[in-house]
Amino acid sequence: MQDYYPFQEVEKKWLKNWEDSDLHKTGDDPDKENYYVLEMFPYPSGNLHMGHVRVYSIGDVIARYKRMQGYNVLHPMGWDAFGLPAENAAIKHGNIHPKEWTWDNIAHMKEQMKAMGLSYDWDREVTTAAEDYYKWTQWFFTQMFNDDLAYKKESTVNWCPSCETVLANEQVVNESCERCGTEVDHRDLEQWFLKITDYAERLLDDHELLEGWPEKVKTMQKNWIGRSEGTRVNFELPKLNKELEVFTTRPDTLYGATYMVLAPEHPYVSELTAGTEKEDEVKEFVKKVKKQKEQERTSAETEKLGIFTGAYAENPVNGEKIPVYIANYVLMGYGTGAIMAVPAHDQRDFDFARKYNIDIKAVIQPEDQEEELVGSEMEAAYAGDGYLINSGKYNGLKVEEAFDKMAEDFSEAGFVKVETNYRLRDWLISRQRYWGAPIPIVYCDDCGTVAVPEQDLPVELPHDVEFSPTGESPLKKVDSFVNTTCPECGGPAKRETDTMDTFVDSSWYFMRYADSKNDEIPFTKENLDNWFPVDQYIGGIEHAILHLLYARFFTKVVHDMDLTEHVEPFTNWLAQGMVLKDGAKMSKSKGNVVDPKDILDEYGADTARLFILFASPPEKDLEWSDKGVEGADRFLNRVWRFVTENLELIKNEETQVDPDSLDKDAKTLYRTMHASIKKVTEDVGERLNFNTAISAIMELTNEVYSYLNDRSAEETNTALIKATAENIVLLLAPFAPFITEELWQYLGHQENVHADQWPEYKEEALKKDEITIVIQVNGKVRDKINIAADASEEEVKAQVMEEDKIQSYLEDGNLVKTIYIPKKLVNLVIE
RNA sequence: GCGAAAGUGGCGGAAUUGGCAGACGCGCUAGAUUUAGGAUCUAGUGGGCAAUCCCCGUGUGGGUUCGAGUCCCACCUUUCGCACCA
Repeated sequence: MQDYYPFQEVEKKWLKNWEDSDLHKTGDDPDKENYYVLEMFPYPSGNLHMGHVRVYSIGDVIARYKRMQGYNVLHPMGWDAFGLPAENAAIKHGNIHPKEWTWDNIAHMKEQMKAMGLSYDWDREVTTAAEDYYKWTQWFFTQMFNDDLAYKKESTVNWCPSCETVLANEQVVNESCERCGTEVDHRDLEQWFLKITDYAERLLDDHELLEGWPEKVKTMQKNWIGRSEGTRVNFELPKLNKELEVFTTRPDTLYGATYMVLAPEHPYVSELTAGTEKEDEVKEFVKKVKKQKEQERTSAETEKLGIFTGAYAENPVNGEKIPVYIANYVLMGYGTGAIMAVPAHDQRDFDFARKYNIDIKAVIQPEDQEEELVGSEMEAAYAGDGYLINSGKYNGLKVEEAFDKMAEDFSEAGFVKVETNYRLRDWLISRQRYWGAPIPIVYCDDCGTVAVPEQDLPVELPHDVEFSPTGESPLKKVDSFVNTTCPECGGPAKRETDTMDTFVDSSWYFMRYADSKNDEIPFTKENLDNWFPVDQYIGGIEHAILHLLYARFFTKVVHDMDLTEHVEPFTNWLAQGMVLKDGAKMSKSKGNVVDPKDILDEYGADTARLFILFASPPEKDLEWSDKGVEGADRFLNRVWRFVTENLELIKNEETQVDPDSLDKDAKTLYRTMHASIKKVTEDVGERLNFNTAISAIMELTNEVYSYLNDRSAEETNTALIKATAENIVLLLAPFAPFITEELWQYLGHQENVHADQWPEYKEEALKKDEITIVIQVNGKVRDKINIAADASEEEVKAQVMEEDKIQSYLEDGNLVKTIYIPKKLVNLVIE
């Protein structure tokens, strides 16, 4: 037998065994509980990188552990296969079609995943670019269209000049494209949207169901959805004989409104100034503001610029005429695109009023201040609590009371409407690129905009297309695609040529796994809810808003379609950290990339998995270390030698250990064995701390080595050694699947180790006969004693007092107090 | 600016409930084995000290407590999120 672990042949052998035995097939034993563990599926770029190795290793440990614990486990994998890189690669390399490129990459990555020993049920594989998948993506779109959740409208949208397509708000980060980093600009276009805003409230409220999510991610989503409660208020615009509607969270400050502001894009701007002496000046100003970048314009530091329109509005609470301005600090995209300005109690309005010499009128008096606030003497806006002044019959009311009372009174009077406002915008899903699911819509001159009926789905993506980006969908130039017949009247009609955002594809894939081969419906409620929701989801924090918000939205839509009982897709979410090298994320440009292939070739899959799980807890960033990999390899070889070198000794031995027959050292090992089972079970099953679980297995291995070292073969308790060997192999099995299969077979088992039961620890085995009590003097550790575990407080204290060292302390002062913590320590307070 | 998380040996990290700081791994030192190297095994390894005694030690400064890496207050640094949202 070899004295090192021959990973190449062992991996080959067990890969074949697993394939032949269907070991990773999803369980369907009705007597077992179901468990669904899922890692975010990858974009098939062609090669696994270390980030993949990390996230899939984590998921695989959980899947294998849960199977051994006796669950039916759903652990599937698939491909987020539509998207720009396929097109870009095709453009760059010529003569290869995005489809071919994608499918080649999938085949290659799948082999790499298998080589890593990942226990996926490949029967349930989904590929979003496959017709039998995107048929249902289109189906969801048509269902949403019929429910008025998908609609087309013209608006100002984000445009990435590099990707040559529009982007959703969520895909714009710091005014740059989330994919490629190019600064986005804006275009006015007619595009398709999904009405995620209808679900804003539920997306927000249901955060409280997500106890297994990081608080940070929920906060990010809350900020993104941006709920604020307030009122809409109508101000008369006598000049236009119209009303100007504003949104405010402070209707209690209505008496303090001394001017109004319109966003430069507001439709009233031109109406108010047309034909007046202000017209040219205002046009000039609007032009100037529009040139400002969004980021600059929405920064708090940017100087507030504005211009008077010459028009006045009427404050509905007191009839006062107040001037209407246009300013850069009011955005068309939020609320109504117009505000009432209360400079005394809003810092932005205060700055603006000071600059343009507009009245400042205080209407909230701070309670702890004697002197009445006077607007003209204020140095900054006062946004705190207090009671109302200068507000007619509401004077004296506290802010909170005033809010309710005024909202109620003014609602009755008809110029105020209580309303909740959100920052969240509808999800723009049109894309002007080739490699995506076509939006299944037909335009007919007679019937209008018509959804493609179910029996005509999928609307297939044509194969032979000139897909170099032009800013318009490449499908537009494919006559055979564009020209069709209207599904309603049969007359000539034209197809929508935009494709869907790939985030639509990935918003429901985790549901399809539950019923991946269904060709009548995306999934049945029964099959989905057999597994849904995902018990443990694992993926990168970069999707905190994007994918995770969209997936939650889709789940709620699916719930409303009565295709699931559940309203949230992911019960627990683990955001795994990045893999770093030299303190930075691995990237080609930095030249600090470690290719998983090299590690697998040199050390094998088990070593790669073990290192990456041992180096750091899963949610923290992990620093790559070649030396650390060697350490993991050394440990696996240490386990290998322990089992193989002692095989003769233990081969025919029973694993039943009689604890009463053990000598002192054997008892210690026996206890460590059970303590390790407990530790690994808790760390893997509850805390998801794989690093400490592995260290516990290492400790047990070290301990058995030192036990064997200290005695001859005749003095060795071979049943205990066998039990230790079996438990080490079982505990290590989820982390290092190949080596443990091989050793399990050496130990005489016919079945796969992964088909065996997870070991259980015995509570009574953890008990110590003798325990160590720490003795402190004034809080400092001075000595330790060993004493029978069942010794009473008096017995412990008596023995403590007898210690020579302690006596010398007692001679130097008076014992004032003795603290006794059972089974742990005695602290003597001496003055 | 606001909010959150983090800060522990030469390095990655552990300490789960306020009770032995530094588990486990890397690295390093010494020894065994070996012709040698590698591999392996054994012992040691926070700093100071001749020392097993003792003193110091978990970003800094204070506090609570018999006892603080852990709780409280202030500050520093790093990372992340938010940042005219009316």
